Amino acid sequence: MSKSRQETSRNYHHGDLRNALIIAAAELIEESGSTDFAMIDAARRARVSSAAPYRHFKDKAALLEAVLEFALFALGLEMEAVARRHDRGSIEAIVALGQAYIRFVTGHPQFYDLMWGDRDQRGAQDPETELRASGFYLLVDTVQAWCLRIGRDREDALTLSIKLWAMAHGLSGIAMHGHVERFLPQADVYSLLQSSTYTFLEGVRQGV
Amino acid sequence: MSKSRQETSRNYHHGDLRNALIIAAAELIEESGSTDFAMIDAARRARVSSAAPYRHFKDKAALLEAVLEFALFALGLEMEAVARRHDRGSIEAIVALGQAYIRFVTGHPQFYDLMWGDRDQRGAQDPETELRASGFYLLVDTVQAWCLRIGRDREDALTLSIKLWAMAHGLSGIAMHGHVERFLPQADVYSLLQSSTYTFLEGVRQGV
DNA sequence: CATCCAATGTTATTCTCTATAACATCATAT
DNA sequence: ATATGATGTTATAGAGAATAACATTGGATG
Repeated sequence: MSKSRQETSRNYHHGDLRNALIIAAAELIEESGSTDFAMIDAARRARVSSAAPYRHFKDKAALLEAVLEFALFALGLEMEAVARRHDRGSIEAIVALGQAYIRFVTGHPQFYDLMWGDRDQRGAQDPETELRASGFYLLVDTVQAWCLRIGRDREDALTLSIKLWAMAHGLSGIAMHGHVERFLPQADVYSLLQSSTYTFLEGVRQGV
Repeated sequence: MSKSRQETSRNYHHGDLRNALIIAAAELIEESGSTDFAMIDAARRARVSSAAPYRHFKDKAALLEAVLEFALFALGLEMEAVARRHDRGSIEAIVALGQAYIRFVTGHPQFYDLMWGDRDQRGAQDPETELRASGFYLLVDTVQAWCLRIGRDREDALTLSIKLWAMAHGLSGIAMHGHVERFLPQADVYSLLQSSTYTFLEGVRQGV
């Protein structure tokens, strides 16, 4: 009778509510395009009552944080896949990583807001872990390899990575606000990143 | 008796409630560090009832939009002041404009969220007006002058400006999240922008 | 000058949503 | 077998957004 026991069980205790709520919240965010869904709707999707989520998350902010963690992990996976497809120390690899970042955040603007919006209320989340999950260190690694190739000190890699990240991040925000279409209708954000990166790294190569 | 008439008047009709609410909201945002103040608190600051604001703003989002407009105007003023203090086509001017942008948004993180957060619900606000107010065209103008100096087509100025803006914007976001202190404690975001700009423009000069 | 009305204010109320309290069920450790 | 903590439920309090119905006022109009 293990079957009936399980079914009975599942009727009351969900079994994996925490994850179900994260998925539900992520879907709601994706669909509505904003994070102000109602907790009760996430609960309904997971087929539990309105109070159940509070057994797993202190409040709505805690749930959003978990969704963010989920999203960063997804970003990290994409970045890894891209890194694997490219020659480690090549400029192409650096460009491709930046383009993957842009593709992810412009494709999921709601997650972009989660990543970059909160700041204060953003709680325990270890920033180190966060960055590792998101794939930032893949960029650092790639840039280090590039530095070696052009005979440049590896020490610079971290600074360069931050600057390259800033380019991709900045262009993403500008593109999401429609400013690229508006001003440069013939261009697109991916080619802008590519040309920026080439230009910038040429400057680095020149030693400036 | 004009005095008593005015006083009576002011007891009921505020006189300049719209602006008072914008100021009140801006203060509340500045103090609490977020935009989820209660409408009634803004109303209280302006010494009116909870329903009064709705005579001037359709809803809270409309009030926030007005605050944004206010903030962009302030940003524009700072940018102008900076532009005036610098040699029009110089790299220094370009760097200084970017630094002014960074100083403004990192100094008022709440306004940064207003500027970059909403997107969808952001209503009527003409993006053209928005950009003009914020001082973006000052950057374009400065970059055009720089292009002329190095004998480069003025057509490129807009593209270059977007890229430079992306740098400043991207670094701002990264800095606000504490990643600069974290990774490059010896550096600061202003010098990062400066070196990025020099490096990038050297790349441009090289024709890449 | 008297009066009317559009703009702008008030109080009262509804609705939605977050969060907690009090109670119910189940899994599993002994 | 059963006690207990984890996890679920229903009911409800409380905050805040927004609207409805009513009040006041300044200024346009005859």
